[in-house]
Amino acid sequence: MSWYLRPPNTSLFVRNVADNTRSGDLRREFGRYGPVVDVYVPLDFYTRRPRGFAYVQFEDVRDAEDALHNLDRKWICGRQIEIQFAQGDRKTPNQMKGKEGRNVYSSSRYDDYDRYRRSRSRSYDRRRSRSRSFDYNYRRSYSPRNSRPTGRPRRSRSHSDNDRFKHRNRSFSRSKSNSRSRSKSQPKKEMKAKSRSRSASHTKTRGTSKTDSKTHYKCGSRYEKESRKKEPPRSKSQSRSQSRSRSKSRSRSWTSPKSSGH
DNA sequence: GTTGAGCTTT
Repeated sequence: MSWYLRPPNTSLFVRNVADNTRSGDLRREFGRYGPVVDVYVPLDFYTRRPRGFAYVQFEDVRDAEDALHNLDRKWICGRQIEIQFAQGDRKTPNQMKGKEGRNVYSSSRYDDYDRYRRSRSRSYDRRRSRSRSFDYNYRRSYSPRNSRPTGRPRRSRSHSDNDRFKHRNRSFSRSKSNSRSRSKSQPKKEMKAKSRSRSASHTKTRGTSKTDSKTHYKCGSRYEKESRKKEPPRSKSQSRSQSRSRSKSRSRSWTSPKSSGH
């Protein structure tokens, strides 16, 4: 057929992305050529592992094209990525469900899940409510390969940077509040005023030109949130001491609710 | 209100 013309698709299909390449890196890389609407790194539905490719959706097809031409065959995270226009739209879970016959390498891994699914396929289909916050369920105990996806394999928005930023640390705030709920003496009036004053000094957001010129990115960083923490180099003994203290504190905090009575 | 299981190769 003669659709060799570039498809009017603003989504780019990035192939051969490293395992440790996260949507954040891609977004940053591609964002230089235009506003990125969304970055999506598909994971294996069952194994929850990166499948080696990603999708970057631009706002304008022109930007997508530009990025394609500029970033194609670029080395990111130690791998040469290949970019091309996305061919189809993202498949809905329903579509994929029907596509069960995709016999990838070995289905031995899926055997477990298959059995489970077969056992309670009806139930699974029924309780597919996506609004449930399975975060709690997932946090309880999540073993990527050992444990099969309990109905909902944490289909959270964690893959999408866009959504992730929307409600990023909501639970964090709550946790914090909970932690320091022992002392309830904090004049909120002043705090409020302060906060407002602070908020007034909103600088322009387009000024992120610190490490912009750098061409290499940290792919090894696990989580951006963690990366945000800056740990100044301190003495060994001090570090050890603190480490121990922290460990202790954490340990106590964790085991406290369980074995508090007895 | 809009999807998140998108064309991959181990």
